[in-house]
Amino acid sequence: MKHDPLLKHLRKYISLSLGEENLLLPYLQVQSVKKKEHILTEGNVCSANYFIAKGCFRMYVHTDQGTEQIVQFAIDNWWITDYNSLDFQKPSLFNIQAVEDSEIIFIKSETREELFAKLPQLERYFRIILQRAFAASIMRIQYIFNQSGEERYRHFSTSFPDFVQRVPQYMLASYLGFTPEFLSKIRGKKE
Amino acid sequence: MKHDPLLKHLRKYISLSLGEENLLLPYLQVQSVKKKEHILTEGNVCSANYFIAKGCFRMYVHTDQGTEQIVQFAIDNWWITDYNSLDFQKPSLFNIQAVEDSEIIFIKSETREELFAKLPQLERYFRIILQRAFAASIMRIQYIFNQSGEERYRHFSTSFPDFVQRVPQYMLASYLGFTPEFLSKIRGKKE
DNA sequence: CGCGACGTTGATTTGCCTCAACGATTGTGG
DNA sequence: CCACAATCGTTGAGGCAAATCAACGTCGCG
Repeated sequence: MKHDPLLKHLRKYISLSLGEENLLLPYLQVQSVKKKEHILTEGNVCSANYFIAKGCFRMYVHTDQGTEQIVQFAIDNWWITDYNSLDFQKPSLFNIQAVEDSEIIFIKSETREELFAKLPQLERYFRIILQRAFAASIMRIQYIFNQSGEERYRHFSTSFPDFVQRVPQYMLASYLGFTPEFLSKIRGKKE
Repeated sequence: MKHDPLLKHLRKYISLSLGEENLLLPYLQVQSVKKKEHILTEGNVCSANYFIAKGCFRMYVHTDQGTEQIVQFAIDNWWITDYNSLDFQKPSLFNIQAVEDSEIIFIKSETREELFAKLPQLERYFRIILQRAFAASIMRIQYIFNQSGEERYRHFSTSFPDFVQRVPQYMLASYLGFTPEFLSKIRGKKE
């Protein structure tokens, strides 16, 4: 079934009866997204919570200098959403684009509140997910400030060796906060 | 009443009956914290969700270079917690210290689950709070990468003019990711 | 096959750090 | 309540990590 990756993920954090799962299903939409397609572009309101069943996305901004700055990646079994835009229904600064051909499952913002009302356990699920996401972003800030570019790269690529294979180097450089040239020089060095 | 600041904050996001509020009260602990006192020190498990009724705290790490790096500030009506430590009950990397004499209200981790079970609306409250916190930290990462130190300082101090008065400059410099000397030079410049 | 996207390499520049020395302010014990 | 120490902020000289710019190699795809 198309929704299985999400249901499986939900079950790690909360338990839903069969009836409850059936109640959930009509609120879920499924979609295939081709590499380079956008599911959110800046200036538009983020209209859903996106769960990645399979694939990879990046969230980025256009900087004043005319470059693209990646602020987040998300892969299989992660959520990606601009909560600033979703919560307040205001235009997003960000773009969300598929890095690979992907499958997503999403909850539209119009039906989100209704769904939470019917299945309060989802509040709990998202609370837990968000605790982790928030903690991770605090850790990331800490690494940004305390490590050099090279240290950050080495730490990240030993922590996620499979992931670094999956995205082009210039995206990795952007996510880690330096230039593609600099990444190339690090890799050119010993080892 | 000692708990009022928290109740008032809760009411902005969820509505609780009088009965529900009374159910909540026994789970809340209140404490005064003197300037420079710690409510969490690295190596220990973060044992509560802390709400700041009044005052100011900083969360920081000791870096490899022997300096202190501030990763978060929190003032009146904000929560501060190391969720990595709280969730997994493992030792924290971080320290949380009062920057001013403060009043806090907290929920101990031992009773947190029990409280959520009794008042599921709190799951919703924290979900919303965490969405905002997560969105804010993504915005912060974006600023770190796209703006120079000077731009970051000017942006931050025009956004929070009252706050920059409240903390010593070396803490502000640490939070913004540069040295106190550099901040001093920025301020020494025109205007 | 040819073009555009991606990666590499080197020369030069720059934003910010480091170190050091010196005022100003705060707070504490005699 | 004053004196002195510690803490905090300022200023300048010199250095370094990473950016910028430019030129060139390579691969995948239409």
